[in-house]
Amino acid sequence: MSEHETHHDHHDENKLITQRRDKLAKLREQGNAFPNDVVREHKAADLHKEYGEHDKEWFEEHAIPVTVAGRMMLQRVMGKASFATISDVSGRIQLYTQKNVLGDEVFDDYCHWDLGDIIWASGMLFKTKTGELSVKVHDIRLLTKSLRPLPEKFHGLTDHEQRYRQRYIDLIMNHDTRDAFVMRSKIVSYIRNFFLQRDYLEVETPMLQVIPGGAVARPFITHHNALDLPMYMRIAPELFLKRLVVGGFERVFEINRNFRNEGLSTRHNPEFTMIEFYQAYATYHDLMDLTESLMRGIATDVVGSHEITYQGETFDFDKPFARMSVRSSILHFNPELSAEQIDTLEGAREVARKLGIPLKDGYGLGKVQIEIFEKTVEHRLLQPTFITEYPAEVSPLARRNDANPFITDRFEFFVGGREIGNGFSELNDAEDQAERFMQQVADKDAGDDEAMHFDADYIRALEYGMPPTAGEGIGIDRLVMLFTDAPSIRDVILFPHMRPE
RNA sequence: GGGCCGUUAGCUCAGUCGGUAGAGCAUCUGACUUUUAAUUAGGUGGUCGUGCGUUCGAGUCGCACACGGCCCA
Repeated sequence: MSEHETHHDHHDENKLITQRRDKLAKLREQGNAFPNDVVREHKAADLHKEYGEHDKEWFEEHAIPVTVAGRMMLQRVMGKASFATISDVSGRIQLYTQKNVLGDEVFDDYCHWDLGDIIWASGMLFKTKTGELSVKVHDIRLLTKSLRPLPEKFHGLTDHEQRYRQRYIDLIMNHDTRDAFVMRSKIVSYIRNFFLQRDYLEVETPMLQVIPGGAVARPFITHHNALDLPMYMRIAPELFLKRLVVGGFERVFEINRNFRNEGLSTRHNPEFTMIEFYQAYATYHDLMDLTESLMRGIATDVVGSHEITYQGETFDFDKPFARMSVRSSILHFNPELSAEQIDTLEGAREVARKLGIPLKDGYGLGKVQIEIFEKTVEHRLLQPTFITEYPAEVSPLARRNDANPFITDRFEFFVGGREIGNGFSELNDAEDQAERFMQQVADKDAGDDEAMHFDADYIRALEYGMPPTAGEGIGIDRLVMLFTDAPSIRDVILFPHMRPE
């Protein structure tokens, strides 16, 4: 075999594919094997919706001509007649073909078409004697030959790996998969409209950044050839969105991808979708209220119920969401602990040690408290809950609390034991922000490769003055998981990252 | 990163104590003009994830690796 042919070397092919290739070769001989000169006028679901209620006799009195097209999923040939089921974007519809109507040649060709072929048919609507709306076909054409056999018609495709790697097969075979991604699209649309209606401006900020900022995470590193410059895939849009608030866009939001160079799991994909939104002249309290109505709206208006079930647990979005501080939540879920134990560095370190949490030398009280919180509280926050008053030590971009400088005016939002959102009153004191960046740089120099860079232009922007502002980020993938009852993030991302085959 | 489980026909799955590789669907050849995973008769189809080892003999036992799933960190 020549080099030219190696790229379509059919090494993974079997007899079934060879047979289909032979059929395609015959089609090529007969003319255009990939015709596109058809008009598809009707979708399956529309026909069921409009005509599904009429009885058999009604169709005998009313001639309803239709043209349909789709992928042939089932075919039952009974000598001189046949039923086939085709699937289009909306659903399925049954075709009834007869040899004496189509003619011997067309009918015999049709009988040798394969499951998976894309076909077109025109004919009259009718109901079978079992009452199924069907098309009595007078003209039928093969539009696209399918060369690869579909999974078995009854069990479908169940292998997770193949479903993720070859999502197109998953979508062909599994209607639930299709539904989940339709739901995802509706949720995103709802969120977009929610903010547009509240006078937010939708914007797009750089995904390629010279200084990756706005989150504590390891970035992907890339390179710009013409500038001969190292660049980073963004880990968050935050610092750019706040520059826009400085610029006078008082309400902005962005729904798009972030990239974090971390492992893959049922809850982590290296690229994931977030919405971040910023509102001037608001505080984190306003955003908690906003988040609460957004979540309630998605549940009732998109999913259709204020109660949703996730992996067997029921969450109620109708009741007011619980709100409690990091500190009080630790004490609430660990009644054996005293305030003294978690309010001093020595006491908290001892608690962490007993819990088996590995601590680094540089950890201050705030960081240790968060470790204790994550270990003992987070997974128990099942009903929608806001946790507030995060330590400043773990909140390098949040505004310090006026009364207690140890904490910030920040919250995280939890459902089902998982963090869904993170918001705070923004730090708009340029000098405080510069100092916190310096601390992050010191952490980075000490070996913390997740610590932030110093973003001098962001400081410069704050020096022009940012109005008091509150901002929040919500992980869209995790949110969709919740509302589609998906156990893995891979079930809500069309093409999740996998190790190469 | 650790533990457990999985990988057999295009798909869904069996495979006993280590002794010739199985079923259903799909596909091919027939029968069949209202089926519903159509029915029905017959046939084709395998690098048992990869490699090494033990053995007269490995889908099966051992080791390593790859990919995946679940749980844990």
